[in-house]
Amino acid sequence: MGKKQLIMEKAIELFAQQGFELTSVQQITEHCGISKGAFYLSFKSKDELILAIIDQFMSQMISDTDYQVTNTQEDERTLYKFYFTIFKSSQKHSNFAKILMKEQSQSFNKELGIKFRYYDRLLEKIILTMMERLFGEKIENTKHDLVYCIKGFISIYSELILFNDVPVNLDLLAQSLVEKTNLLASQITIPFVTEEIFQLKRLTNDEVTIEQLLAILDQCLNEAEEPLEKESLSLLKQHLLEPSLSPALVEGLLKNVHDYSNCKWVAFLLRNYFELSSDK
Amino acid sequence: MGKKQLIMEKAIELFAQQGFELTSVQQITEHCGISKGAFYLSFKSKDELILAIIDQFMSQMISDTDYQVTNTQEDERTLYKFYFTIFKSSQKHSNFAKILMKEQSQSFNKELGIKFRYYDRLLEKIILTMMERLFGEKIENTKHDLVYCIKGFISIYSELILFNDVPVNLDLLAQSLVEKTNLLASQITIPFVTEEIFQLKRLTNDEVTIEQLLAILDQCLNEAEEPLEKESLSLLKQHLLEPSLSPALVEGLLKNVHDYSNCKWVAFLLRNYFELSSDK
DNA sequence: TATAATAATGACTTATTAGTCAGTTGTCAA
DNA sequence: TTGACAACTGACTAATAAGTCATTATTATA
Repeated sequence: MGKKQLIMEKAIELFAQQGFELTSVQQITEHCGISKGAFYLSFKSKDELILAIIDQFMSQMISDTDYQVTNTQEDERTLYKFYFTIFKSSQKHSNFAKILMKEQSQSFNKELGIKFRYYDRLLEKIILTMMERLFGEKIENTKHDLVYCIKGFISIYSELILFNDVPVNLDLLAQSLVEKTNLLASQITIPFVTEEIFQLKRLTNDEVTIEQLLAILDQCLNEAEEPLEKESLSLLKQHLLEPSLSPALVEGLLKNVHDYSNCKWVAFLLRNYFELSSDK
Repeated sequence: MGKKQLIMEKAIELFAQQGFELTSVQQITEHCGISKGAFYLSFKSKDELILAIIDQFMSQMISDTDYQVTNTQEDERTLYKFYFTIFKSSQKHSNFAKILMKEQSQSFNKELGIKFRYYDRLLEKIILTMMERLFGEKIENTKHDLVYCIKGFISIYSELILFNDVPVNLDLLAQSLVEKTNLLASQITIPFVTEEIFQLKRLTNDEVTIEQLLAILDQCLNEAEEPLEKESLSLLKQHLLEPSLSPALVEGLLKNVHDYSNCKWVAFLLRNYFELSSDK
């Protein structure tokens, strides 16, 4: 195990400077003082190393944050603890945090992308739960926007403290963000991220299951008014359960459905789904 | 020129999907239907292509935004126009915007990093000026934090609309962010980004070596066409190697150079460099 | 039509990469 | 001391990359 840990630590240093792509296994082994062969005794591939690093640190960060948030009794300290823990954690593992900032959005590696999205979602869940606990019903309509704002604060201030060698007073930073968050939570009235967008985002990013799709389809069918809309949806549902229509027919039905504003996103999901399954 | 534009457009499509590193010149030329040799008739290297793309779009985005902000008379519309223009712009050039999100923070390529930071600073300047105009003295202590929050909003909501195929109501998004911004501007009291941190960040980030500056200068000299441009650049180069001109003369030369769009950022870098060395 | 100039080609070179594997070294029990 | 086993090595392969250049095609001009 010692060797595995050594490789991970040294690799993180290089990744933080150069990124995944531009760091070669050769470089990593030289930096460790071991041979190339030895590397492949510990990890099956470079990708496996990357995934292992992401897993180790993200689960640590997430569970630290979750622990602090769920175990702070006094509500007025919760937000502070949240921000403080996040920034403390990224300061402590600054090399890893730098990697995270650099590679996060670029999910060229399929599995890596899924992993990043998974942890991103965990964090989102923590934030959402925390906000619901702290502000309850008052933020029902704006809660998803609040989650986004908080994520925006974290990302932009992390960049500031990670990539600029400025002396940082974490206590002040946390206080400052708590004030901003409280202000927004108690006073914003115009939501942008609706429940619908939130769900849609969630679905499009993942491999949507057929059950989810059916549920959504049924909901649309219930709301449908025009006969054309109803019939198209119904045919699509049948095709979903038991593929029987030609691509051109499906395409036409999707176009029909797309004309009704409340069904635009179902059309999108279905198109995605059909393309995906026909590719395989 | 037609060929150059074709290559840039096709390359953007590939870069947006795969990123710079994972897109080969071969792929680009195949996607254009031209040969590898033809590519190198238009661009000296893959890096030059990347820099050209960044320049084209960033200067467009920045000047669009600046125009909207400085030409909106009614103060209460300014913020709205600002947000709307930014998001409209990134929606219009969504492939480029995706590249930007992916590659922004990772400045592995030295010159690319400098370029990104240059445009980032221009945007920061626009935001700061706008906020000072709108809120004046009231935000003296918090203005840099406000700039950061706005940048955070832009970055996180851009990600949402670029990487998730959700139907977007830009009008609503802009309104929603205007409300948030106004709230923060009028009510936050705890600043974190002090003038000091702001200045410090500015200085530590721009370690441009004299060699890099010379290389960039030489490149501009090669591309320069107008005699005034050529002569000004040449004089600045001499002054860089062996300071001999008075500040006023240098300032004048920089102004000359600034008039030529392809040299704007060299002027910026030189101004920074001279100020830096005279400060110390 | 003939000639010069320009544009475009793609096989080639050189460099680098991830990953392999036949062989070497070290360790420890019998 | 010996033999068996695991840990380790690094030259090697195969793939892919950026960039070059002798050759060919196209266009403009006289």
